[in-house]
Amino acid sequence: MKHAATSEAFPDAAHDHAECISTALAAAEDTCRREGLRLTPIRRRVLELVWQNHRPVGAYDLLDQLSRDGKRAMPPTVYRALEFLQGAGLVHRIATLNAFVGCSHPDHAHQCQFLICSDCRTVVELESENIGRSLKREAAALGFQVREQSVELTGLCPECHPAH
Amino acid sequence: MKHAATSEAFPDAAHDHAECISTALAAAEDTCRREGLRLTPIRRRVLELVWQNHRPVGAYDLLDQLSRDGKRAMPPTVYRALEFLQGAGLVHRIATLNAFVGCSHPDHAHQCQFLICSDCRTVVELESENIGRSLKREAAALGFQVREQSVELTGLCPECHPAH
DNA sequence: CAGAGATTGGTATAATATAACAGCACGTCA
DNA sequence: TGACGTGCTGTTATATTATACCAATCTCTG
Ligand SMILES: [Zn+2]
Ligand SMILES: [Zn+2]
Ligand SMILES: [Zn+2]
Ligand SMILES: [Zn+2]
Repeated sequence: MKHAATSEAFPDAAHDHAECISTALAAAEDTCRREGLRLTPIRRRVLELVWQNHRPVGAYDLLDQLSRDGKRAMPPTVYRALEFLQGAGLVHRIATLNAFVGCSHPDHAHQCQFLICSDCRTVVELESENIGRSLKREAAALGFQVREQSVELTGLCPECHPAH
Repeated sequence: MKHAATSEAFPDAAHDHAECISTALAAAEDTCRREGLRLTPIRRRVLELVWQNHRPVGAYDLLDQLSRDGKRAMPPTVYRALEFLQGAGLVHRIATLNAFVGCSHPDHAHQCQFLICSDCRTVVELESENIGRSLKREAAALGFQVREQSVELTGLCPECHPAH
Protein backbone atom coordinates (compact mmCIF):
# COMPACT_ATOMS: atom_id res chain seq x y z
CA MET A 1 0.00 0.00 0.00
CA LYS A 2 1.35 3.39 -0.94
CA HIS A 3 0.96 6.13 1.58
CA ALA A 4 -2.67 7.13 1.63
CA ALA A 5 -2.45 10.87 1.18
CA THR A 6 0.20 11.21 -1.53
CA SER A 7 2.06 9.16 -4.07
CA GLU A 8 5.33 9.64 -2.19
CA ALA A 9 6.79 6.96 0.03
CA PHE A 10 7.57 9.49 2.75
CA PRO A 11 4.56 11.03 4.43
CA ASP A 12 4.68 14.80 4.52
CA ALA A 13 3.56 16.93 7.42
CA ALA A 14 0.38 17.96 5.62
CA HIS A 15 -0.95 14.50 4.85
CA ASP A 16 -4.28 13.36 6.19
CA HIS A 17 -3.04 11.19 8.96
CA ALA A 18 -6.49 10.46 10.32
CA GLU A 19 -6.95 8.51 7.14
CA CYS A 20 -3.75 6.54 7.77
CA ILE A 21 -5.13 5.56 11.16
CA SER A 22 -8.60 4.60 9.99
CA THR A 23 -7.20 2.67 7.03
CA ALA A 24 -4.92 0.77 9.36
CA LEU A 25 -7.70 -0.05 11.79
CA ALA A 26 -10.02 -1.14 9.02
CA ALA A 27 -7.31 -3.36 7.55
CA ALA A 28 -6.76 -4.84 10.99
CA GLU A 29 -10.45 -5.66 11.36
CA ASP A 30 -10.34 -7.35 7.95
CA THR A 31 -7.23 -9.33 8.71
CA CYS A 32 -8.54 -10.53 12.03
CA ARG A 33 -11.91 -11.50 10.63
CA ARG A 34 -10.22 -13.36 7.80
CA GLU A 35 -7.81 -15.19 10.09
CA GLY A 36 -10.18 -15.82 12.96
CA LEU A 37 -8.20 -13.62 15.33
CA ARG A 38 -9.70 -11.42 18.00
CA LEU A 39 -9.01 -7.71 17.78
CA THR A 40 -10.02 -6.99 21.35
CA PRO A 41 -10.41 -3.43 22.67
CA ILE A 42 -6.94 -3.35 24.19
CA ARG A 43 -5.32 -4.67 21.04
CA ARG A 44 -7.26 -2.26 18.91
CA ARG A 45 -6.35 0.63 21.16
CA VAL A 46 -2.65 -0.29 21.13
CA LEU A 47 -2.72 -0.52 17.35
CA GLU A 48 -4.36 2.89 17.19
CA LEU A 49 -1.67 4.32 19.46
CA VAL A 50 1.09 2.74 17.41
CA TRP A 51 -0.38 4.50 14.40
CA GLN A 52 -0.54 7.89 16.10
CA ASN A 53 2.21 8.92 13.71
CA HIS A 54 4.82 7.45 11.38
CA ARG A 55 7.46 7.20 14.05
CA PRO A 56 8.36 4.16 16.07
CA VAL A 57 6.95 4.18 19.57
CA GLY A 58 8.32 2.44 22.64
CA ALA A 59 6.34 -0.04 24.70
CA TYR A 60 6.48 2.17 27.76
CA ASP A 61 5.25 5.20 25.82
CA LEU A 62 2.28 3.11 24.79
CA LEU A 63 1.85 2.10 28.38
CA ASP A 64 1.74 5.73 29.53
CA GLN A 65 -0.85 6.56 26.94
CA LEU A 66 -2.96 3.55 27.83
CA SER A 67 -2.80 4.62 31.44
CA ARG A 68 -3.97 8.10 30.50
CA ASP A 69 -7.09 6.38 29.11
CA GLY A 70 -8.14 5.73 32.69
CA LYS A 71 -7.11 2.12 33.17
CA ARG A 72 -3.76 1.88 34.84
CA ALA A 73 -2.11 -0.67 32.59
CA MET A 74 0.90 -2.77 33.44
CA PRO A 75 3.79 -3.78 31.13
CA PRO A 76 2.50 -7.26 30.32
CA THR A 77 -0.68 -5.72 28.97
CA VAL A 78 1.07 -3.71 26.31
CA TYR A 79 3.65 -6.39 25.52
CA ARG A 80 0.90 -8.94 25.07
CA ALA A 81 -0.98 -6.67 22.74
CA LEU A 82 2.18 -5.96 20.78
CA GLU A 83 2.98 -9.65 20.56
CA PHE A 84 -0.46 -10.36 19.19
CA LEU A 85 -0.24 -7.51 16.69
CA GLN A 86 3.16 -8.64 15.51
CA GLY A 87 1.90 -12.17 15.12
CA ALA A 88 -1.02 -10.89 13.08
CA GLY A 89 1.37 -8.90 10.89
CA LEU A 90 -0.12 -5.59 11.95
CA VAL A 91 2.90 -4.18 13.72
CA HIS A 92 6.66 -4.47 13.26
CA ARG A 93 9.39 -4.18 15.84
CA ILE A 94 12.36 -1.99 15.00
CA ALA A 95 15.27 -3.83 16.60
CA THR A 96 17.73 -0.96 16.46
CA LEU A 97 15.31 1.26 18.39
CA ASN A 98 13.49 -1.21 20.63
CA ALA A 99 10.30 0.32 19.30
CA PHE A 100 7.28 -0.49 17.21
CA VAL A 101 5.61 0.79 14.04
CA GLY A 102 2.38 -0.04 12.32
CA CYS A 103 2.74 -2.30 9.29
CA SER A 104 2.10 -0.57 6.00
CA HIS A 105 1.28 -3.78 4.14
CA PRO A 106 -0.93 -5.69 6.55
CA ASP A 107 -2.94 -7.37 3.82
CA HIS A 108 -0.34 -9.95 2.90
CA ALA A 109 2.65 -11.78 4.36
CA HIS A 110 5.91 -10.07 3.57
CA GLN A 111 9.49 -9.51 4.51
CA CYS A 112 10.28 -5.85 4.66
CA GLN A 113 13.00 -3.29 5.10
CA PHE A 114 12.91 -0.09 7.08
CA LEU A 115 14.18 3.38 6.28
CA ILE A 116 14.59 5.31 9.51
CA CYS A 117 15.25 9.04 9.49
CA SER A 118 17.67 9.87 12.27
CA ASP A 119 16.51 13.47 12.25
CA CYS A 120 12.70 13.43 12.25
CA ARG A 121 12.50 9.74 13.17
CA THR A 122 9.98 8.96 10.43
CA VAL A 123 10.04 5.34 9.41
CA VAL A 124 9.06 4.00 6.01
CA GLU A 125 8.50 0.34 5.33
CA LEU A 126 9.89 -0.93 2.08
CA GLU A 127 8.88 -4.21 0.60
CA SER A 128 11.49 -4.86 -1.98
CA GLU A 129 11.43 -8.28 -3.57
CA ASN A 130 14.68 -7.25 -5.14
CA ILE A 131 16.46 -6.78 -1.85
CA GLY A 132 14.89 -9.87 -0.37
CA ARG A 133 16.08 -11.96 -3.32
CA SER A 134 19.55 -10.53 -3.29
CA LEU A 135 19.94 -11.19 0.44
CA LYS A 136 18.70 -14.74 0.07
CA ARG A 137 20.98 -15.33 -2.90
CA GLU A 138 24.13 -14.14 -1.12
CA ALA A 139 23.26 -16.14 1.96
CA ALA A 140 22.50 -19.24 -0.08
CA ALA A 141 25.88 -18.96 -1.76
CA LEU A 142 27.37 -19.65 1.67
CA GLY A 143 24.96 -22.46 2.40
CA PHE A 144 22.83 -20.36 4.71
CA GLN A 145 19.06 -20.65 4.64
CA VAL A 146 17.36 -17.35 5.55
CA ARG A 147 14.22 -17.48 7.67
CA GLU A 148 13.87 -13.92 8.89
CA GLN A 149 15.40 -10.69 7.78
CA SER A 150 15.89 -7.56 9.81
CA VAL A 151 16.96 -4.75 7.51
CA GLU A 152 17.05 -1.30 9.07
CA LEU A 153 18.64 1.57 7.20
CA THR A 154 19.24 4.71 9.19
CA GLY A 155 19.86 8.03 7.50
CA LEU A 156 18.09 11.13 6.31
CA CYS A 157 14.66 11.23 4.75
CA PRO A 158 13.96 13.55 1.80
CA GLU A 159 12.56 16.24 4.10
CA CYS A 160 15.60 16.19 6.33
CA HIS A 161 18.61 16.08 4.10
CA PRO A 162 20.38 19.14 2.76
CA ALA A 163 19.73 18.47 -0.91
CA HIS A 164 16.12 19.23 -0.19
CA MET B 1 39.23 -11.76 5.82
CA LYS B 2 38.11 -15.34 5.27
CA HIS B 3 37.91 -17.54 8.26
CA ALA B 4 41.45 -18.41 9.22
CA ALA B 5 41.30 -22.18 9.37
CA THR B 6 39.34 -23.01 6.24
CA SER B 7 38.11 -21.47 3.04
CA GLU B 8 34.50 -21.72 4.18
CA ALA B 9 32.60 -18.73 5.51
CA PHE B 10 31.14 -20.77 8.33
CA PRO B 11 33.66 -21.94 10.89
CA ASP B 12 33.46 -25.66 11.62
CA ALA B 13 33.82 -27.22 15.03
CA ALA B 14 37.30 -28.46 14.24
CA HIS B 15 38.88 -25.20 13.22
CA ASP B 16 41.79 -23.76 15.13
CA HIS B 17 39.97 -21.15 17.09
CA ALA B 18 43.00 -20.16 19.12
CA GLU B 19 44.25 -18.73 15.86
CA CYS B 20 41.03 -16.76 15.37
CA ILE B 21 41.58 -15.18 18.75
CA SER B 22 45.22 -14.38 18.32
CA THR B 23 44.62 -13.00 14.83
CA ALA B 24 41.87 -10.77 16.17
CA LEU B 25 44.00 -9.50 19.03
CA ALA B 26 46.96 -8.84 16.76
CA ALA B 27 44.72 -6.96 14.34
CA ALA B 28 43.38 -4.93 17.22
CA GLU B 29 46.88 -4.00 18.32
CA ASP B 30 47.64 -2.89 14.78
CA THR B 31 44.48 -0.87 14.41
CA CYS B 32 44.98 0.89 17.70
CA ARG B 33 48.63 1.67 17.01
CA ARG B 34 47.70 3.01 13.58
CA GLU B 35 44.84 5.15 14.88
CA GLY B 36 46.46 6.30 18.08
CA LEU B 37 43.94 4.48 20.24
CA ARG B 38 44.71 2.79 23.53
CA LEU B 39 44.00 -0.90 23.77
CA THR B 40 44.11 -1.01 27.56
CA PRO B 41 44.10 -4.28 29.50
CA ILE B 42 40.37 -4.16 30.14
CA ARG B 43 39.57 -3.44 26.51
CA ARG B 44 41.92 -6.13 25.34
CA ARG B 45 40.44 -8.62 27.75
CA VAL B 46 36.87 -7.79 26.68
CA LEU B 47 37.85 -8.20 23.05
CA GLU B 48 39.42 -11.56 23.88
CA LEU B 49 36.23 -12.64 25.64
CA VAL B 50 34.07 -11.49 22.74
CA TRP B 51 36.19 -13.72 20.54
CA GLN B 52 35.86 -16.76 22.77
CA ASN B 53 33.74 -18.23 20.00
CA HIS B 54 31.81 -17.24 16.89
CA ARG B 55 28.59 -16.59 18.76
CA PRO B 56 27.31 -13.26 19.94
CA VAL B 57 27.83 -12.65 23.64
CA GLY B 58 25.80 -10.44 25.93
CA ALA B 59 27.27 -7.62 27.97
CA TYR B 60 26.35 -9.30 31.22
CA ASP B 61 27.95 -12.57 30.18
CA LEU B 62 31.12 -10.63 29.56
CA LEU B 63 30.69 -9.01 32.93
CA ASP B 64 30.45 -12.38 34.65
CA GLN B 65 33.56 -13.59 32.95
CA LEU B 66 35.45 -10.43 33.82
CA SER B 67 34.41 -10.89 37.41
CA ARG B 68 35.70 -14.45 37.37
CA ASP B 69 39.10 -12.94 36.51
CA GLY B 70 39.28 -11.68 40.08
CA LYS B 71 38.25 -8.07 39.68
CA ARG B 72 34.58 -7.59 40.44
CA ALA B 73 33.54 -5.51 37.46
CA MET B 74 30.46 -3.35 37.16
CA PRO B 75 28.27 -2.80 34.09
CA PRO B 76 29.83 0.52 33.02
CA THR B 77 33.19 -1.18 32.78
CA VAL B 78 32.08 -3.63 30.15
CA TYR B 79 29.83 -1.18 28.33
CA ARG B 80 32.67 1.33 28.13
CA ALA B 81 35.00 -1.28 26.75
CA LEU B 82 32.39 -2.38 24.21
CA GLU B 83 31.74 1.20 23.20
CA PHE B 84 35.43 1.73 22.60
CA LEU B 85 35.76 -1.49 20.63
CA GLN B 86 32.75 -0.66 18.50
CA GLY B 87 34.14 2.80 17.82
CA ALA B 88 37.43 1.26 16.79
CA GLY B 89 35.60 -1.12 14.46
CA LEU B 90 36.74 -4.19 16.40
CA VAL B 91 33.35 -5.33 17.59
CA HIS B 92 29.81 -5.21 16.20
CA ARG B 93 26.55 -5.13 18.05
CA ILE B 94 23.80 -7.49 16.89
CA ALA B 95 20.64 -5.47 17.42
CA THR B 96 18.22 -8.37 17.16
CA LEU B 97 20.06 -10.17 19.98
CA ASN B 98 21.36 -7.33 22.15
CA ALA B 99 24.71 -8.98 21.90
CA PHE B 100 28.19 -8.49 20.50
CA VAL B 101 30.53 -10.25 18.10
CA GLY B 102 34.11 -9.64 17.10
CA CYS B 103 34.52 -7.95 13.74
CA SER B 104 35.90 -10.21 11.04
CA HIS B 105 37.21 -7.34 8.92
CA PRO B 106 38.81 -4.99 11.42
CA ASP B 107 41.45 -3.77 9.02
CA HIS B 108 39.19 -1.45 7.06
CA ALA B 109 35.99 0.53 7.39
CA HIS B 110 32.98 -1.37 6.16
CA GLN B 111 29.28 -1.85 6.27
CA CYS B 112 28.40 -5.42 6.86
CA GLN B 113 25.61 -7.93 7.07
CA PHE B 114 25.17 -10.75 9.54
CA LEU B 115 24.04 -14.32 9.07
CA ILE B 116 22.82 -15.68 12.38
CA CYS B 117 22.09 -19.36 12.84
CA SER B 118 19.07 -19.75 15.06
CA ASP B 119 20.13 -23.27 15.93
CA CYS B 120 23.83 -23.16 16.84
CA ARG B 121 23.88 -19.36 17.13
CA THR B 122 26.99 -19.02 15.00
CA VAL B 123 27.27 -15.62 13.38
CA VAL B 124 29.06 -14.86 10.15
CA GLU B 125 29.84 -11.37 9.01
CA LEU B 126 29.30 -10.71 5.35
CA GLU B 127 30.71 -7.71 3.61
CA SER B 128 28.81 -7.58 0.39
CA GLU B 129 29.30 -4.50 -1.71
CA ASN B 130 26.50 -5.85 -3.80
CA ILE B 131 23.98 -5.79 -1.01
CA GLY B 132 25.21 -2.43 0.23
CA ARG B 133 24.81 -0.94 -3.21
CA SER B 134 21.41 -2.42 -3.77
CA LEU B 135 20.14 -1.12 -0.43
CA LYS B 136 21.52 2.34 -1.10
CA ARG B 137 20.02 2.36 -4.56
CA GLU B 138 16.52 1.42 -3.43
CA ALA B 139 16.65 3.97 -0.64
CA ALA B 140 17.95 6.69 -2.94
CA ALA B 141 15.07 6.05 -5.31
CA LEU B 142 12.81 7.29 -2.51
CA GLY B 143 15.06 10.24 -1.72
CA PHE B 144 16.51 8.59 1.36
CA GLN B 145 20.19 8.95 2.17
CA VAL B 146 21.56 5.91 4.01
CA ARG B 147 24.10 6.46 6.77
CA GLU B 148 24.08 3.17 8.64
CA GLN B 149 22.80 -0.23 7.78
CA SER B 150 21.77 -2.97 10.13
CA VAL B 151 21.21 -6.15 8.17
CA GLU B 152 20.68 -9.29 10.22
CA LEU B 153 19.53 -12.48 8.56
CA THR B 154 18.39 -15.24 10.85
CA GLY B 155 18.12 -18.81 9.66
CA LEU B 156 20.06 -22.02 9.48
CA CYS B 157 23.77 -22.31 8.83
CA PRO B 158 25.09 -25.10 6.58
CA GLU B 159 25.86 -27.32 9.60
CA CYS B 160 22.36 -26.93 10.99
CA HIS B 161 19.97 -27.29 8.11
CA PRO B 162 18.50 -30.59 6.98
CA ALA B 163 20.00 -30.59 3.50
CA HIS B 164 23.33 -31.13 5.19
C1' DC C 1 -24.84 -25.01 31.82
C1' DA C 2 -20.12 -27.16 31.88
C1' DG C 3 -15.64 -27.17 30.37
C1' DA C 4 -11.72 -25.79 27.49
C1' DG C 5 -9.07 -22.38 25.89
C1' DA C 6 -8.05 -17.62 25.28
C1' DT C 7 -7.58 -13.18 27.36
C1' DT C 8 -6.70 -10.00 30.99
C1' DG C 9 -5.09 -8.16 35.62
C1' DG C 10 -1.56 -7.92 38.65
C1' DT C 11 2.93 -8.72 41.19
C1' DA C 12 7.37 -9.42 40.84
C1' DT C 13 11.62 -9.72 38.68
C1' DA C 14 14.90 -10.28 34.85
C1' DA C 15 17.84 -8.36 31.40
C1' DT C 16 19.92 -4.58 29.18
C1' DA C 17 21.92 0.01 29.43
C1' DT C 18 23.26 4.69 31.11
C1' DA C 19 24.02 8.90 34.31
C1' DA C 20 26.96 10.97 37.34
C1' DC C 21 30.85 11.73 40.02
C1' DA C 22 35.21 10.71 42.32
C1' DG C 23 39.87 9.04 41.98
C1' DC C 24 43.87 7.84 39.38
C1' DA C 25 47.46 7.48 35.64
C1' DC C 26 50.13 9.67 32.55
C1' DG C 27 51.90 13.02 29.57
C1' DT C 28 52.77 18.18 28.93
C1' DC C 29 54.48 22.22 29.88
C1' DA C 30 55.68 26.25 33.01
C1' DT D 1 59.86 19.58 39.81
C1' DG D 2 55.12 20.30 40.13
C1' DA D 3 50.61 22.05 38.49
C1' DC D 4 47.47 20.96 35.15
C1' DG D 5 44.65 18.63 31.52
C1' DT D 6 42.90 14.60 29.55
C1' DG D 7 41.48 10.20 29.35
C1' DC D 8 40.61 5.87 31.81
C1' DT D 9 38.68 3.38 35.70
C1' DG D 10 35.81 2.41 40.00
C1' DT D 11 31.50 2.82 42.04
C1' DT D 12 26.82 3.91 43.19
C1' DA D 13 22.61 4.52 41.61
C1' DT D 14 19.09 4.46 38.32
C1' DA D 15 16.81 4.14 33.74
C1' DT D 16 14.85 1.37 30.20
C1' DT D 17 13.12 -2.69 28.11
C1' DA D 18 11.06 -7.18 28.67
C1' DT D 19 9.33 -11.53 30.77
C1' DA D 20 7.73 -15.22 34.35
C1' DC D 21 4.04 -16.48 36.78
C1' DC D 22 -0.48 -17.13 38.80
C1' DA D 23 -5.21 -15.96 39.48
C1' DA D 24 -9.48 -14.14 37.60
C1' DT D 25 -12.47 -13.46 33.84
C1' DC D 26 -14.29 -13.90 29.39
C1' DT D 27 -15.83 -16.49 25.10
C1' DC D 28 -16.94 -20.10 22.46
C1' DT D 29 -18.69 -24.56 21.88
C1' DG D 30 -21.04 -28.69 22.85
ZN1 LIG E 1 4.85 -4.74 7.12
ZN1 LIG F 1 13.38 13.15 8.41
ZN1 LIG G 1 37.14 -19.44 15.03
ZN1 LIG H 1 33.03 -6.09 10.78
